[in-house]
Amino acid sequence: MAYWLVKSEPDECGIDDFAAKPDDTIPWDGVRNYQARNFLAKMAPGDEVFLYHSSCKQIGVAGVIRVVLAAYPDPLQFDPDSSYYDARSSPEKPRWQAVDMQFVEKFRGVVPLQTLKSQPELSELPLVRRGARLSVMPVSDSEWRHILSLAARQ
DNA sequence: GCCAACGTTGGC
DNA sequence: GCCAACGTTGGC
Repeated sequence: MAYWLVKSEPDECGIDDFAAKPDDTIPWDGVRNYQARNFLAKMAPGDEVFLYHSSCKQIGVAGVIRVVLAAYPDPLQFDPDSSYYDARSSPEKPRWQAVDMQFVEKFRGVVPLQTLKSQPELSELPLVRRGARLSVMPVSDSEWRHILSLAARQ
């Protein structure tokens, strides 16, 4: 089993959206960055994922979700009405992938970005590197445990 | 709202 | 294949 971190604006899809329907799966779609897509494609059912809230009041890791369905072609890339439409994509040659996620846990408090940045144990995490824009990234076992322990102190 | 950092595009 | 211009991300 592998660990990951994904970014989202909570206005779009945050931990509360998952918590509101814990038995449902929610498509993680709209990823339009090649490096992020390549990580998405490597996700397997059962993998656990930190959900990071960006561009909001409480920036940081808000909880845990889980991969339920491995990567499949993102339907939005074929939808001309979607802002995620990609004319260069076709069903025969899809360019973008999505996965399905499900709620696991909402932390009592968000683990703030500032806290994450202050941890020497997390210095390799792309999230805390300057100007990092990657929205899907792998998390090592030790980084996973460390962030979980920070969450437990919230 | 600002703006630095970054990824992508497209002319050459 | 280089690189300037452009658009976007995302913290502040």
